[in-house]
Amino acid sequence: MAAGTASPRERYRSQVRAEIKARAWEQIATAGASGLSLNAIAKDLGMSGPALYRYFAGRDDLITELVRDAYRSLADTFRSTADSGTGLSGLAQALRRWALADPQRYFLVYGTPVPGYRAPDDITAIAQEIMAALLDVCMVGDSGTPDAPGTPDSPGAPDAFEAHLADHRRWAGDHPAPLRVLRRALSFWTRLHGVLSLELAGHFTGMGFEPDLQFTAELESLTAGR
Amino acid sequence: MAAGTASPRERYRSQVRAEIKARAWEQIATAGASGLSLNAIAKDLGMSGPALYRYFAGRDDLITELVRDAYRSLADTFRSTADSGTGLSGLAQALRRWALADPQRYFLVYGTPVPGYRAPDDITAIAQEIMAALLDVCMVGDSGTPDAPGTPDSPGAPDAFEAHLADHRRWAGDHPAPLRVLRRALSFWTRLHGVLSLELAGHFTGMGFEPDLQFTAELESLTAGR
DNA sequence: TGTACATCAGTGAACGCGCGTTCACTGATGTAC
DNA sequence: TGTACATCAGTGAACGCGCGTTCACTGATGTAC
Repeated sequence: MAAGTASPRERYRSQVRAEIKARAWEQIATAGASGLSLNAIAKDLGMSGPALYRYFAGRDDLITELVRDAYRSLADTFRSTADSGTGLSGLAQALRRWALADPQRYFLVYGTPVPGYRAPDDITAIAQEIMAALLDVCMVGDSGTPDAPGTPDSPGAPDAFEAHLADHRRWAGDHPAPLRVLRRALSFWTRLHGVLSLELAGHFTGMGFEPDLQFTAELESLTAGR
Repeated sequence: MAAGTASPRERYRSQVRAEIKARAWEQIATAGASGLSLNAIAKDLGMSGPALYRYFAGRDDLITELVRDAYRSLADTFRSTADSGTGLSGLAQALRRWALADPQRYFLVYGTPVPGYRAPDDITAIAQEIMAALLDVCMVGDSGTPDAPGTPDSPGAPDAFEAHLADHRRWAGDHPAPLRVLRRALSFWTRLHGVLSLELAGHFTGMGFEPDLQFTAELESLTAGR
């Protein structure tokens, strides 16, 4: 089907699908992903439970779609922020805003996994888009020389992990980033996820300090060599 | 009741309680915390569902107890490791072992929160024990001078976050750690949680590299000023 | 040591609930001639 | 433009299930005299 030529039925259909998802997100926000109920969504929309099966194959299908949308949203945010030229700091702030806008959406992507669940391949592909955008940004902020055999990786001595990455960079696809950039991208991911997820989970409430200052401090640790 | 003088009934009682919890942990390991079912536990133990109400007030009560036990276990691990003199590295490895021993237990403490749930005060107190042990270890590894007004905080320039912490260190109780130590303790927590939780959630599977090397690299970033 | 009583673990039946999902069916909306 | 047909959104009833939880009761284990 060509874009812009959607029939009224198709338009209606995708509109209802969107409404179902919207209600699903509301439910997740208030009760977590495990509290999502098809019947409750239908009731919210003023329709009967079985009606939802016109739009989704079942509960699992709906959840997978929500997860996919969450990844897609983050990937788009990363891509456009990366292209905006605001650098690592811009990307970090975009990540933080995205997470704070809907904490449970963040946790749907990076939170406690359901044992035994494996994401479909197309979601894995979106995760790689996210990584690619991150690598791009880490790349432009890098002022060193490319890797060469036997060349020391300055500034900053190469550690054991960077050496290990030299033989394990398949995950970066064909991205030409030097080792220290791969290293920085991974630290960006793990360090910011560390602060952010603890903040969103409420582990800092009652401790008194401002989480955004801590976030910024961790962000700066990525470039200040600290 | 004095220790060591437990009546046979009391001994039996606490034994059954322990068995119930053990089955509960098994269920959580295979289906996550939201899949925990009292009836299923009872069936596992060969008893009827209502029997469990002799031991726990209800499902919520059991879960709260499991969370408490998880915190207690981590606090004990931290305390004894801190006292063993193995330093930050020892503490980090202990944390990693504790997490890998039962990923879902880790997530019960640091994973996706249930919206609206608030932990009882005694659990918050255990969380403070954990922080205290961490601060102790960060303290002995610190070779600088104590904070003084106007004294630069070397090595490593004080950043905005450290300055902010100067006015917000109530969470550290009466611990005499200087600002850079508070800062390092928080980074220990957030950075290691970052790598660890992503590893446990399976976000590195398929990427190829060894998660423990990355963990070690992040650990070293805490002391190497990197 | 034996008897009378209290304690308490565990059972089985039952309640009410909400869940995901199927099925046959109605009625409106679109399409083809 | 009108008619015949196909498509498809949505309904209501029903199925089977497992859940947490209550209740009255049985029977074994402990305690007191």
